[in-house]
Amino acid sequence: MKQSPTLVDVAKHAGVSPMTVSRVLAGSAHVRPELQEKVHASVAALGYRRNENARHLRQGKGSGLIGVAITNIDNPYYAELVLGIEDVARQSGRRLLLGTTQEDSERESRLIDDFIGRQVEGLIVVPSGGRGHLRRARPEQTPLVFASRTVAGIPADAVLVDDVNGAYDGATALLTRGHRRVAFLGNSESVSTSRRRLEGFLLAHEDAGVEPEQQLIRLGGQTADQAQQIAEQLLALPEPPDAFFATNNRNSLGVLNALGALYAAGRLDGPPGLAFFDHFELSDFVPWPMVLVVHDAREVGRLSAQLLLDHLAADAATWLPRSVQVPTTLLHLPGHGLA
Amino acid sequence: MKQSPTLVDVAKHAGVSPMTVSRVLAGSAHVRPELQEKVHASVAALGYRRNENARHLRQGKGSGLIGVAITNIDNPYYAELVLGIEDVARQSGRRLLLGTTQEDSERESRLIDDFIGRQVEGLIVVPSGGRGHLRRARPEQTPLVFASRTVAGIPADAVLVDDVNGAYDGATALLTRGHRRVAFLGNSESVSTSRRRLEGFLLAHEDAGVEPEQQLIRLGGQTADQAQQIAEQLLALPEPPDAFFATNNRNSLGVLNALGALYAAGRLDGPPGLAFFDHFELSDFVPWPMVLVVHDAREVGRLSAQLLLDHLAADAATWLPRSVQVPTTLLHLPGHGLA
DNA sequence: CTGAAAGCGCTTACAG
DNA sequence: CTGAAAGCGCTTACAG
Repeated sequence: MKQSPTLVDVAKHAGVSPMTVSRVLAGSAHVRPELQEKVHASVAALGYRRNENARHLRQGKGSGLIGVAITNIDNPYYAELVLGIEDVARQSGRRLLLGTTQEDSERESRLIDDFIGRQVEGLIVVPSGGRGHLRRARPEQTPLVFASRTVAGIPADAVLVDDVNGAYDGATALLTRGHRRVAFLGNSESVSTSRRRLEGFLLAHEDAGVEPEQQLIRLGGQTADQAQQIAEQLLALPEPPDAFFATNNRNSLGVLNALGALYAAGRLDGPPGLAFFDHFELSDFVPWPMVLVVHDAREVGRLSAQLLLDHLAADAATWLPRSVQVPTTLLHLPGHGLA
Repeated sequence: MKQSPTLVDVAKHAGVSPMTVSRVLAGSAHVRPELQEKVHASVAALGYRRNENARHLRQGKGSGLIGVAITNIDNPYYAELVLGIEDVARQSGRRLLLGTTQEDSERESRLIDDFIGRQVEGLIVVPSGGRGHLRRARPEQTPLVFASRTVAGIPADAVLVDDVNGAYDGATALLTRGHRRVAFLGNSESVSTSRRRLEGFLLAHEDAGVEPEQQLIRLGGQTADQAQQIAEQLLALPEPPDAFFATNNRNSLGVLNALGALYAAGRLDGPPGLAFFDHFELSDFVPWPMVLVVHDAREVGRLSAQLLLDHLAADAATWLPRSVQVPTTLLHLPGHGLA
């Protein structure tokens, strides 16, 4: 690659000192209009762009970068989340360094180290479950916000979803309709949302006086394909579940695909009970009634970024970790009724 | 925020010169093991992380950053694309600066300028249609790769989809089945994919000896909601279309939602013909047969990143813009047959 | 094997 | 209003 022109190149081209170029670029009014014009002309002629890294190095202020580590951008939920983060970041003139962890703590650790090395002003992380690397993080140096999930014992801000109540409401809706053998499909137990949603699920059973079946509780499904396999196994049990509760997008999709296959083969008797966390596209095309426990993922992103910016603006000495909880809403979809 | 420790802090703490710290951090073998240990201990004690920006500034090599500007991460297609880019970037030790343009050229322009200012080694852009700012880009300084869409007259690498043939095949499938009034829903005409897919669509009509209807050709739908409105307008025509061709994910979703509403209301007679670019989740739950023109979005991302890395490694003097075209495949979905 | 000096591209602080 | 000097945090190039 050809070397990019520097501020000194512009100064030479314009016949002024580097300081004058710097001043013009900074928009200072204290430069003769005549020189300003010269500088602008040279900038355009050389295609000069100020090196922001060098600039921030000298200024010692923020880099204007936020590091975002999410588990999987492939899940539309997280895409929404990122959009919310970007929205707030952009309005404050900041950009996003983005990386995915694929639920791999090792990768998450490297990503965070790398982000910090690149001088991000703060980190927004959807933690994948590991703890060690997060304990090494220094929130007094680089503020950290957990989005959607949290990790116990790490001093960081967090934007969470009201998982327990959401799951309670979703599961209760199924139990109220008479379902007694509700399968639970969740993430790995090291993920806080999975634990919290299971908690709400179990509380709902307790309050309904229904004994949950251990063998129907399956944690660890990461992708839609894995969830589909788990759902197929459950459906093949001697006593299959009469309802499904899924803690996210990917698990719901897996359940629906498993059910869809049975349905198409004419081997599904009666509509199953369905309660899922998170909305998804084409939900109106699902033939069976569904209860969706929804919340605004973009808002979770916005709040995460807002918390981070607040932390950055705050006095380090008085800062204490804050946690925000986003409420969920129950959405009753009738199903298109042809089942 | 508390100041982060610097290399000099580590040196003082360890009682060595900054150079020794630098050498240890660089993994040099020419440092006494004893001093190496001291340095590592100080690094751990202070929570020191090397400032990559300062490092790159001195080294004058690449920043290890790739700027990615996509139109809308909300569209799962682009999420896949980003995943492909990240995959290749990560393997070469690079990270992603990500921003969305929302099809706004002004925003795209600011994003690209900002990325260049932040010393990205290269840019991968899904262009939103504007040209001016791209003409100011200097590929000899910062290599540029267009992904999925291209812009005429800008010297850049490009990874495109075989839009013309894909659209030709999709439209031909509809015409072969006897559809004669095929609606076309595409992006704005300034978007290359939209133009190219329309071209294939029209060629298919020409070869089939069918006159396309101008009033059924609707360009400009950006979001699923907009597309749904357009589809509803088309369906309300005195002579509504008997088939729909959509050039992307968002337009397909809009068409399906419009049809779904009619269907649920019992006001849809006979299954409409459907041919769509791009796959989408829950496609098996659509009751009507569909032809999907699919390709591997992640591969488009991977190829874009690969082209960029090749360009970076190449001799600037001999570089010429390269363009790769990814083939499409026709997927015939039967529909679940209950319509 | 170790370190003092200089410089990457900028801006701050000081002179004039 | 303009500029020469110094420094941000690091590494290169030169000494020893």
